[in-house]
Formats: sequence, structure tokens, C-alpha cells
Amino acid sequence: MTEEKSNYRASLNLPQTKFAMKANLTQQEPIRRKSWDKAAIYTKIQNARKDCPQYTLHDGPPYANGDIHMGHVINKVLKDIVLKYKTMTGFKTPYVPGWDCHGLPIEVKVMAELGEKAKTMDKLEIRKLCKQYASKYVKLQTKQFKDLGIFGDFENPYLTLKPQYEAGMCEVFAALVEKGLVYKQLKPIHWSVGCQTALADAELEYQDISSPSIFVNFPVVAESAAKLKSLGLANDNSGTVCFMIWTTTPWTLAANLAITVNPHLDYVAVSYTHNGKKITSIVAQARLEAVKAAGNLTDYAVSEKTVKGRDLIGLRYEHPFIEKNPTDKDAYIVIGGDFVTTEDGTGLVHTAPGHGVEDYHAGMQHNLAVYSPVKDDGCYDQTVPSWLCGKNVLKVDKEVNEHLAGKGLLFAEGKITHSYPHCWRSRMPVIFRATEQWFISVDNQMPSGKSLRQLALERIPQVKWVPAWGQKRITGMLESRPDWCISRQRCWGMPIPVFYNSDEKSLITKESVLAVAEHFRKKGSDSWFTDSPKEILGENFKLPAGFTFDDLKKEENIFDVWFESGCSWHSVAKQAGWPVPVDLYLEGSDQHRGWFQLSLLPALGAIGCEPFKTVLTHGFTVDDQGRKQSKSLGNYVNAQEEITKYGSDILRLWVSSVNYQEDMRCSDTLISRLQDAYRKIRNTIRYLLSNLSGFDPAKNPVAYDQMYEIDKWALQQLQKLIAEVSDSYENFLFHKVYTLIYNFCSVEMSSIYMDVLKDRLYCDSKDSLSRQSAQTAMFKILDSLNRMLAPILVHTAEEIYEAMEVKAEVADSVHLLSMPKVDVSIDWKKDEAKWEKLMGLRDEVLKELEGLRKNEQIASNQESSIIINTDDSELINVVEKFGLDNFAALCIVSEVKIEKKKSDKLVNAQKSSHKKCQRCWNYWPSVGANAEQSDLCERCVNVIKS
RNA sequence: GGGCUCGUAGCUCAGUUGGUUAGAGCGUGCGCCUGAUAAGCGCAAGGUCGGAAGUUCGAAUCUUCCCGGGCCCA
Repeated sequence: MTEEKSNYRASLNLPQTKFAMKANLTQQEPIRRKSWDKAAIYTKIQNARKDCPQYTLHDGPPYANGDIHMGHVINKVLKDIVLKYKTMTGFKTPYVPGWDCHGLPIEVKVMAELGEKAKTMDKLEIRKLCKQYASKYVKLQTKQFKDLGIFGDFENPYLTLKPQYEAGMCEVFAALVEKGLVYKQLKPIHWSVGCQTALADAELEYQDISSPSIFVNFPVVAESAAKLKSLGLANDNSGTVCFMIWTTTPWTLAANLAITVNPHLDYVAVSYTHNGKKITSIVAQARLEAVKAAGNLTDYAVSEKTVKGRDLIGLRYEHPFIEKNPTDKDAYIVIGGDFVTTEDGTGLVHTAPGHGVEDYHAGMQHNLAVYSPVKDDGCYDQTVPSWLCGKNVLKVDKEVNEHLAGKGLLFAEGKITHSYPHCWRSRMPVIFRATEQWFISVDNQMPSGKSLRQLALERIPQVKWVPAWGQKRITGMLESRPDWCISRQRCWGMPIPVFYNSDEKSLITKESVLAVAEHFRKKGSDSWFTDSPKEILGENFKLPAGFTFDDLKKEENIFDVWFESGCSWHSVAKQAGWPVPVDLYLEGSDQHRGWFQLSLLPALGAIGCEPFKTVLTHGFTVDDQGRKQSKSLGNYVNAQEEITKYGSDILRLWVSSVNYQEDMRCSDTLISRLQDAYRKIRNTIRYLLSNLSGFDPAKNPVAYDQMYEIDKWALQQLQKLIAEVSDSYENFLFHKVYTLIYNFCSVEMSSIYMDVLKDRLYCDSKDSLSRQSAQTAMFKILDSLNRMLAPILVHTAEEIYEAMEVKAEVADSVHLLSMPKVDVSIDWKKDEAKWEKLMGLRDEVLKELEGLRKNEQIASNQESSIIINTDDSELINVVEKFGLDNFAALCIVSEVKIEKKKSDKLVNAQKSSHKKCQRCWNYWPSVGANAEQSDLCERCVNVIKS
């Protein structure tokens, strides 16, 4: 028996291939990447497409710091999928990766490494170390990105510290200066005490903290108290009449210059005894209950009379602990402001123009000083009372409160937990503090008559936002954003190219900035610290009146790094000669506030046009519970470990499988599951490869019309797949590509087509039409499938391409091929109804056979024969036209009969009464018909003979 | 607290303009095959569509509120 079996086995056409079942990705991938490197694959692809229309994806620069994480993996893989797909659809697709190299995170790290030594070093030395630090991580991340199978010009990336990039930035800045958008002003900004610099919105992180919540009485001056009496809010028994304010930042009280009331709100007076003293406080009527609750007032009297806020405007009070107005303008006066609400507090707002945005605007309106008695280090200056002088503002809340309490003015004290901005580097709470800073105005009119904000809101709808809600999001952000504070008081960055004369008058013109640009292009921005203004501007530079070279000194502030990366459309795209707007920006959805917006604004200012046509965003990885990933929670997925463990193609397959437009759940387990999908796809391909051994579609093609019905079906399904996959790629819906291909492999191919094909492929004679019909279809499927997979499974597709004995198109790499196109001569829609009926009937058959198997009547389906009982003439017609033998083959049973009468059981199955062919294992009537080969069916007898 | 956004089987995804017992693949369980074999095939069990109320003859789909995530901000 065993011998006999092996004899026939040898007569079969069993699958043959070198393509290994086991992928061994972690070992195979580096080999493939090495050969790509050796062949300079990126350059080769660019050359091959050099005369094609260009599709430009402009890379957003990651920060040159640390190992890459899952966020990088998602971002770079998505970009790479887009580009490889676009390349395969006939575009020239240059990809120049970039890095953000300047900025606080690097400087902070370097300073920490230096420790005390830093104090002995000058800016230039520190900058040198920062550059080394950035370069180290550019190199590291380059390797890690390339390990993901990403193609790009990694030899010549763009770095924001390169002289050419810096020069480009200056050119953009010059254009903004020319448009009148750049100004310097004393204004409250977010100030990091830890890092001693101003911070941009994008550099803030919000954390919950506990703050004091205090209600403070500001005593009204006698003259104003008299006015309040006349208004009916006070009388001779009122005791001390006060305005009551509420604040969560007691330290800012030292800078208080006014109290703001809402002119339209109603105010009342509440009288009570506090620490044995009679006090009458003015509060908003709507806040009275809250005030009573805060002070636990049980014994009190409320004025019958209410007055409007506007009646209080102009009244004066005494500062609770400052005796003399420290500013040269009016102070300690009640002003009006519509921003005052009844949501919290007392309806009277403590106003310190040097320490709050609304306070600043209110102060401007009422001609108050911008008083900010706080130094860079977060300590009070000399202008405050001696008991505060020199103390850190973040540590004096308690003392201020005690002082107020001592004066009997602290009405109530509590705690409040709220989210508060923190410095993204030092992790310390930031303070609002007025300093002299450089800004880009979003509301100043440009020569065109529009402001940046107006222009931005006008141009946003011209951009395609993917997903579409990105438009709403960025619109909302632009509507409410303040002017852009672009100056930073650090050393690791691009100097702001401004000069001052000894009168502190600034020299900043289009010409002066462009002169600096040229100098930087030659010598880099380090020259700002080494060269004289004369050397920088050039001795031929025509200084405006009032300036002489000897009198010039250089600005010490540097640019916000966001301004640097926000100029990349010019420093990279424009300077490379690419058309701007470029086709695509693709980043995480946090960049609506970051890079997208901060690229849009400079571009609109400088060239009046948005820098991108399409903006695509992806979400963030969360853990398997849908929560934020963080190292401290222990739910952090280490990208490097995952790559080392599973291989890049698994990671890429994972990226492709999830809907990146939302949050992406990610964990080691979830990624590991993609191995199953990978194996299924790989084995499907392997089966196709192994059954095409020795087949050449050029020599033995079978015309579509001549093919077996099921082969036609397979090609129809392929056309449908190509159509749907192409559509999904075009719309950046990669998870649909994944689902479509995976289901095709698993259902149409593995469980139906390839299973059905076995008999024909293995048992019919090697060069029979029946085999070649199947092989023609299989070849087409293999070739198309691999091309569609190539943008995702970059390494595996190349391996498959190498393993194909015959190639439809010969090239150095699968990535040089084109995407398959739908064969319009194959109409997959026409036969859909027919196939639906046949496949439906097949399902019924399989279900019935399962019953037989449970009863141990059959083991394999081939052992059975089935009878279809139906009077459904349409169904009968379809099956008969298809052919009973073909239908038997489709179900992999040995025999099918039709009983044309209605029965309660559509399918009857039983063990076949025929003998088993020892070669093909079918139970066919012809087994035994041939006397010489009595253990074979007729077909196998004929095959063996020939 | 505000803006944007998400919440359909264990997982990843489908569910057209509201319309019959909510689908697929994977995974799981059970079984088969041993001529794709660290493979392959079949069958089955899994969901009160985050929750509640409402509109409607009818809601996963529309409205409101609530709960829980995420990003961005205050």
C-alpha cells in the first residue's frame, strides 16, 4: 500500500518552489535592504520616473532626539505606502526626509549633561555640543527609518541646522517683515521659569494641579465709598466697604492695577462681620450665593438696591498691600470689561495687565501700565514690598494669603483643582509674564488689505483635508489663535536677525534680513555669534539713517523652533525646485495646531498661498484598553523591540490594517496577531508560486474565453479586487486595502479556488489545457497580488518577485513595477448573480457533508456523492449549465446529481458507492473500468499512459 | 470647562439616503485531511450596535442628555 501510494505520488504534479514557508523576516529583511542599498534603489526609482509628473509628499521633520517610537512608525510607514503606491501608478516621487534639530529639548539635555561646567562655556561651545547631539540622533533615526523599509534620500536629508535651510528661513522672515507682520512688544506670554524662556502654545502641556482659591476684599477709598452710599449699596453702618475679587494666583496680586466689572451685570452689597470687623463687600448678584458659601456666611445682610456694573466704573480702591502705585500711569481703579462672566469668582475681576491676556487687553483699553514685577528667574523684582522682594512667585501664595489674612482682607481661602499649563521641558508650571518679545501678527493688515487670519480662513477650504473634519478643527484654531510669539531666550537655534543701535532702536528691514540670509547661507548661523554686524551685513550694506556699524549690536533672542519647521515648504520644497503648494503633508492630528498651521501662516504671509494641496492626519496609538500610552503606566509599546521581534513587514502590515484616522489600539499582542495574517498571505502566494513551476504564460497562455468557468471566476474576482484596492489606495484607505487583500487570500483563494484546483493541478497531465487554464489565471493573480502588496509588504514583495520563475515585467525591483489595472474585457458584474447561486448551493453542500462527517460516514469530502433536490428551475438551470462535474469539483465531492422535485432537504449527501481511485482519491464510476489499472479512474489511466 | 473626534462580536473592520432574524475575516471551540504539512479544509458558538430618553409604523443609522476614550486648547 505504502509503495503503491508513493508510486502514484510521483506521477502527480505536486507544488514546487524555493519560496520558503517560514518567512524568517528578522533575518531575511536586512539582506534585502542591503541589496537595495547596494543597488541605490531610491536613486534608481527616481531616475526611472524622472520624466513622469511629480507627486510631492513633503516630510514633516521629527525632532532629532531619542529612538523612534510607534508614532514615528505609523507616520513614516503611511508616508512610504503613499509614495510607493504613487510611484507604481507612474509618478515621480522624491522623498527627502528631514529633522528638526534646534530647540529646547536638545539644549536642556546638553545643559544637564554639562552640569556646573555649562556656566564656564560660551554660547558657541554649547551650540557645538547641541549640534553633535542632534547629529547623533539624526544618524540613529535614519538607520531606524531605513530598517522599516522606507525609501528616500537618506544621504541628503534636510536638517534645520544646515546653512541653506537657515538661509531659506531668513528669506521667509524677510518677506514677513516686508509685509509688516513682525513686531516687538511688551506683552504677557507663557514664561517657563524652569527654562527661563518664553514658550509657544505648542510647547505647553496641561496638567491638573491644586491651586489656592481666594476671595479678597479690596477696600474702597473714602470718596468712592461715598458714591456707593449715594447709590444705595452702603450706609453709615456698612463698616469697611470693599470690592471683593477672586483669584487662583495670589502671587499676581502684587501686580494688580485694576478691578474689572461687567457693565451689564447687576451688583449688590453684602454686609457681615469678619474677624470682629464690620465689612460690606460689593459682588455680582449672580455670584452672591457662591460667595456666601465660600465664606460660610450665616449672619449677613444684603442690600436691597442693585446697581449695574457700569455705575461702578471709575471708582477707586486701595491695593490690599501696596501703598504706592509703582507705575507711571493710573491704577487701582474699577474698569469695565465684557469678558467678566458669572461662571465663577465674584463678578469683579482682579486685573494685572502684566500677567494675563485679558488683563493686558483691558489694561491697554484703559491706559494702564503693563506692570510685571517678575524677573526671568521667576522672582519678584525690587518694585514690590520688601516682604516679597526676591522671592519666587510660585512659592509665595501662602505668604500672600497670610499677609492678607493679617490685614483682615482674606474673606475666604480654599483649594481648587484645575488643569494648568506646564513647560514641556522643565515640567514646571508656567507663569504669565509680560516681557519684550517678537511676534508675528495674525491681525495686522498686509499690503493686500487682508490679515493673515483672514487669508488663512479664506484659503483653508481650498485645501483637501483628510479626514474632512480636519478643516473644522484647524479653522476653529485659527479663528481664536493669538499673535505668534516667535522669540526665545535660549542659544540653540536660529538667531532672530535684528540689530539695535545704542538707542535700542531696531534695524529690521527686508534688506537687512536678506543680507543676513546670504551670510548664513555661506557661514551658517554660528557666524551670528562670531562675526561683527559689519561682517554679517556686508560692508556695502546701506544702513538706514540713525545706524552706524560701530553702534550696532545683535539681537540675542532666537526663533521659536516652530518657525523653523514652518518654513520648510520654502527651505526644502521651493529650494529643491518642487512646485509649491506641494501635494501632500501627512502628520499626526496634533499638527493642526503645530506644523500645519505654523507652515500655513508663514507661507500665506510670504507668498500669499498655502503650502499644501492635501493635508492628511493620523491618530495616536492607545493601549489595548483605548488609553493613552505612557512609560509610567507600563502600557507603552517599544517600537524597536517590536521590529526586532517580528520584522518590519509585520509592523507595516499592522499599520496598514488599522484605521489610522482614529485612535489606534496597539500592544505587543495586537501586533503579534498580524503574524497570522502575514502567514496566510504568504502561504497563499507560496501556493500560487509552487503551482506555477515550469509554467510560462508567454508560451502556454489560455485565452479567457477558453478557460474553465472557475478560472474565469477567479479572474473576475481579481478584477473586482484590483478595482477596489486601487480605489482604496487612491483615497488613502489602507486598512481597506489590507482587508480586501487578506480576505481575497483567505476566502476566494485559499478556501475556495486553490482547494478546488488541487485535483486539476495535481492530477491532470502536466501540459494539459485544464492545468494551463488554471495556471494562466494563477499567474495573473500572483503577479497582480504581489504588486498590490508591494507598498505594504515591501520586503516580502521583493522576495516574491525574486521567487517568480517568470516575470510579467522584468525590472530590478518589484518597486519599479506598475500597479495592476482592471482588465476591462473581464466583466465581473455580469456573472455575479450566477456565482452567488452556485456558491450558496456549495455552502449548503458543505454543511450537509459536515453532518456525514459527524456520523463518521465520511472523512474527506471526496468520499461523498450528493443529490440536489429542487424544483427551482432557475437554480437547476444554473447548475446544469455550469455542469454537474464542474459543480462536483467546486464542492470537491465525487459526484453530483439533481432530482428535479421539491424536497424538505435541498441537499442529500451520502458515502459514494464507487471505488476510490488510488491516484486522485476521487470516488468515480470509472474506477476499475480499466483492467490493467483497476485501482485508477479513467482520467488517471490516461494521464499515466501519456 | 471649550473645540474637534471616537465608542458595532475577544481582535481588526463592513454596515449605502432609517426598512426583513446586524455582516466579514481573524481568533476561540469542535471536527476533518495528511499530495500547500510548524500548512490546508469544514462546522459551530460569540453582539440588548457605550447607556438612557425621544422622533418614527420601524433606529446601529436622526435628536437630546449621560458615560467612557483620544487629540488640541483654556
